Amino acid sequence: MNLEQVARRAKVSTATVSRVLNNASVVKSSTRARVLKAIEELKYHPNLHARNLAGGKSRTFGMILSNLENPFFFDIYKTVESDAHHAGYEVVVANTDYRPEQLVSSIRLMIGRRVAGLAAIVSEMEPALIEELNHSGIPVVFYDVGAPRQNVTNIRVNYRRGIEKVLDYLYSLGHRKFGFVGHHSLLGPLNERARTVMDAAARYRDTSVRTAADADTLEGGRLATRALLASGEAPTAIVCVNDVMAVGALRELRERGLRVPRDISVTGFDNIKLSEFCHPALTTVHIPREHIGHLVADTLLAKTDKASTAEHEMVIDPEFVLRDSTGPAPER
Amino acid sequence: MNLEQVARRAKVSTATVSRVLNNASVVKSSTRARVLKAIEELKYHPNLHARNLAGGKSRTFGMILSNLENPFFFDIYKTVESDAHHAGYEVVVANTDYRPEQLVSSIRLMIGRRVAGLAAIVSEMEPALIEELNHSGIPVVFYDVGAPRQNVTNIRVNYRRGIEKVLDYLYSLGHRKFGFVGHHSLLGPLNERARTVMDAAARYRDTSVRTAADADTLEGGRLATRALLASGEAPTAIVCVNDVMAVGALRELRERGLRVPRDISVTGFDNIKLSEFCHPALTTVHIPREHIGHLVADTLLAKTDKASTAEHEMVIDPEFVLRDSTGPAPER
DNA sequence: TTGAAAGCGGTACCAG
DNA sequence: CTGGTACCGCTTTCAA
Repeated sequence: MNLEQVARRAKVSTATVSRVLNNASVVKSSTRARVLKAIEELKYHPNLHARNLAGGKSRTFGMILSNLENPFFFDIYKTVESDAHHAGYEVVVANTDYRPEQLVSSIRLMIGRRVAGLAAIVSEMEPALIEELNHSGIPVVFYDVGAPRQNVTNIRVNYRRGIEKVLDYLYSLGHRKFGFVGHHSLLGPLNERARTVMDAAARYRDTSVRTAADADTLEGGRLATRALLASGEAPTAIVCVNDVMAVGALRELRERGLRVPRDISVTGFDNIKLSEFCHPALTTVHIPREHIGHLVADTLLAKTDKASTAEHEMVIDPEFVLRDSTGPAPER
Repeated sequence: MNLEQVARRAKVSTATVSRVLNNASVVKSSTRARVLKAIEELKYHPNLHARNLAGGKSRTFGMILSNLENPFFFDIYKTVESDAHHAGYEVVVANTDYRPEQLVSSIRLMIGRRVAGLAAIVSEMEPALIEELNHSGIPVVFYDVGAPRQNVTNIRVNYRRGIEKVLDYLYSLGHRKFGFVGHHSLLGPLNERARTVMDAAARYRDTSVRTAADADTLEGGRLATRALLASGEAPTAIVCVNDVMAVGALRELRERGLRVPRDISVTGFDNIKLSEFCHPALTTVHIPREHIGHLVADTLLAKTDKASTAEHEMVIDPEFVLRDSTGPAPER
């Protein structure tokens, strides 16, 4: 089913059919009606690949995320997609599961699709890709990955500040022995996030931090917490890399008969909806995901519409959110 | 950056470049090397639209879901995508948010993309689409929507049986006054799911059911529960359409000082991971999402590879899962 | 083993 | 207001 068949049935040229399809130029309403009728009868659907090829322009943005299952990423995605739709763009997503190879193939796929813009909300990174990417001429927005690069807009959250707020609060409550529950994003035993926590704790003389990592899921949070408790002296506070893992931690603690926050404190990060619905509600750090989503969408849309605005970096300072999962360090 | 430029640089024809790109026929290794080098140097990425157009075949499946944010849908998606990848296919997803218009435009989009197969895991439905769809010749798999249709494979869960198991158990515990928390999938005040619950309860003479509905989110579950408790006599058991909303219900009850299950029982549906991690862990009904995902993927792959197997219907009988959110009805 | 050329299904410019 | 037609970038015979 193609333009030509529709044209034949409506007794017009393919050019005219194309015109009514795109409301372009002025088509006499009687012929337009004929064409519309033919389209309807033939249940014709224009081939988008042909359209993209001929038109040269794409109305589709690509979006790559580390873990769509985690509401943190999903919320950003949702906002971007909504904004994009309002502007007449589609969004096609790809999930990397924190796997660098998957990132590579996803980016290649997006380039192959000649997307109008690409948002990479990922923790992992392959240096070689950067060059490949800005060589492709596709407007790109990165979130959270390392240093800002040339020709690429970078949005990031000051993770360090967020963690410091958490540790300062816990310290003021008397906590000295911390546990950190992270996930396997950067391969090393000590990824950047864990490093940040240790640095933040090191601002005080009398603290110690032990870390454990697992998958970025509820179950992963539970397992990491179990590992943390299995080895050596138990911490009085467990700082989690995000809310999802913190909820996993809560479960493990509950099963061991430990009361939160009486026996042990727990903190999350991101302030996803679930952090208010779990029990006890999580003390966490708010990352403005909708705001980030709008920023991403705006940037992509702007880069697409006009001459690329200066590609700068935007840093967001996260806010501390006090709820019920934290309390004074228990007496020793 | 296109085939021709690569061809020119490698001093071969575009046909040859195409051959090495697809490992097709035999290309002398020396020329293949030249081509590969040119591709590398130019950072060439084949235009997938052109490829699809010329080749006629697509290696992409479309997948449409009602609410990717709900792990129920996400888990199915994840399984399908994984299976598809292993078979060399891509998956492009679309979220409808239970909106019929969104379903329509998503399906049109998929047809426009000429996907190799389409999976619709949705609760909403537009009758007119069916015709449009199987007229398009695209292999389709539906999950959960109404009656089986011609030319379309249908996978479904016996929701009625699941609900009956829940109600039978609650009844045996002495519950007679039920509340049902559903979501706005079918517009009517009484959607099919609510109807099913009322039917199941009606098998007993002395029961009553009141219903409330809101969005399919944690917050929605909370609000629906609030509505349920605000009007009239409180039920002794709240049956939720799914686990996500049940977790929302738990929160509302907790805030009102109601103990679950001592003061009131709550049940979920789907058995998503979160149902084990919330407190109290939810009594629910297990829907084998991975199994469904494999079924969907297998069907699509089969329909694509060989002559379409007879399009039948598969019905899954869900299993009751007893946990801690249900108990005897309180004395009156 | 490699090249030339005819499409694939649209878009858009140029005439009429 | 409408038709003719040259591409868009790649695949795929058909010949050489």
